[in-house]
Amino acid sequence: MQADIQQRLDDFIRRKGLRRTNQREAIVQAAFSQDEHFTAEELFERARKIDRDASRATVYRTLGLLVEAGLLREIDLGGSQTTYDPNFLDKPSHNHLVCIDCGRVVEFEDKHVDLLNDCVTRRLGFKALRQSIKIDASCEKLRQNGRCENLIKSRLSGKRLLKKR
Amino acid sequence: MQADIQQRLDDFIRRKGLRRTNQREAIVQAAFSQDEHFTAEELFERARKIDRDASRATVYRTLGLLVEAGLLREIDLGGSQTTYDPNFLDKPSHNHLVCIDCGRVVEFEDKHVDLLNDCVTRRLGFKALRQSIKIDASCEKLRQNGRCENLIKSRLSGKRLLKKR
DNA sequence: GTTATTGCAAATGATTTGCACAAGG
DNA sequence: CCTTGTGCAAATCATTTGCAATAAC
Repeated sequence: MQADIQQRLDDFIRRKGLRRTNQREAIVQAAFSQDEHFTAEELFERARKIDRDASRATVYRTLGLLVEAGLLREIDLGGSQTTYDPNFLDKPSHNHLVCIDCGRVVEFEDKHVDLLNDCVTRRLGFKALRQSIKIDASCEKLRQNGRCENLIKSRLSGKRLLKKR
Repeated sequence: MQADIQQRLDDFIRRKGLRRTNQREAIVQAAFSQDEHFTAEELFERARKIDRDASRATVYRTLGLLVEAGLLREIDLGGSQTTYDPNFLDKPSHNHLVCIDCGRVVEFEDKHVDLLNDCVTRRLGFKALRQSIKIDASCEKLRQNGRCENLIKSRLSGKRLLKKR
């Protein structure tokens, strides 16, 4: 976990008069140990490996805090569970593309996209505070080669693709 | 309700071997009588005014059908309930801006935005099938004039702004 | 000590579903 | 008839919350 995150979290905790607890530390560590997105349930499982005492309730409560602190962002990938994205500190205005073939989520940042959206927003009489773009797409590699390593990998690992809503 | 919608719905019903029922008709009519977005619950209320027998379960089941038929689209406006958008037939690739001051949802279409997103997607090795953009924005009018008629209206009507998640 | 935090289990709230009855074709 | 559709109430499932016990500071 980057020092940057720890720093911001400490600030937040001090500012709000909160306390450092083992459970919280474990959950935070679990959240930022990888740059992969996760659901509350997935985070719960990860956190348990660090601190067997971590409970689902505390995971949910901590998620709320981390979102409030601006360290985590809720994103909508279309499932029935909320997905959390830990990468907004590194890439403050990135967006998501979801491959409908293999379920892979690709993050992308593009200045032009941001600029154009600002433009459109201003034209409508507003000031853009946040934009989220989700693109559902199919894999060109799969179509052209008949195969795509991500699809194979995700099938093998039994990884959830698009969960039902 | 446009004839176009009725037409497409009839096709769908025939193609799938479904049946025309009063409840369904009432719900469909309620869904397309206005071009406003709605939640399942809101649709249920509207439908009840047309057919007192319509039940919540049938509303949910019909919503599923309408989405499957491509007449309605689920969109994410951030609340705890799914929002349904009946305007994708008229504006097949429109997007949404949500005013954080008054909760108003503004639809917009922009060729350039579409084009640019296609571009970005292709560069990533994918083919875009659907894109959804949500922009959270604040009202410039409110900031400059200290007032915004939408805000006033929504306050007066006690209309839900952004429901908690 | 005082107040925030936790785990548990119960509550919530949106949506889904099993089932027996009703009704389209 | 035969199958699909319906309302109801019960079930689901993610998330939230009340509470008594625990732990920061």
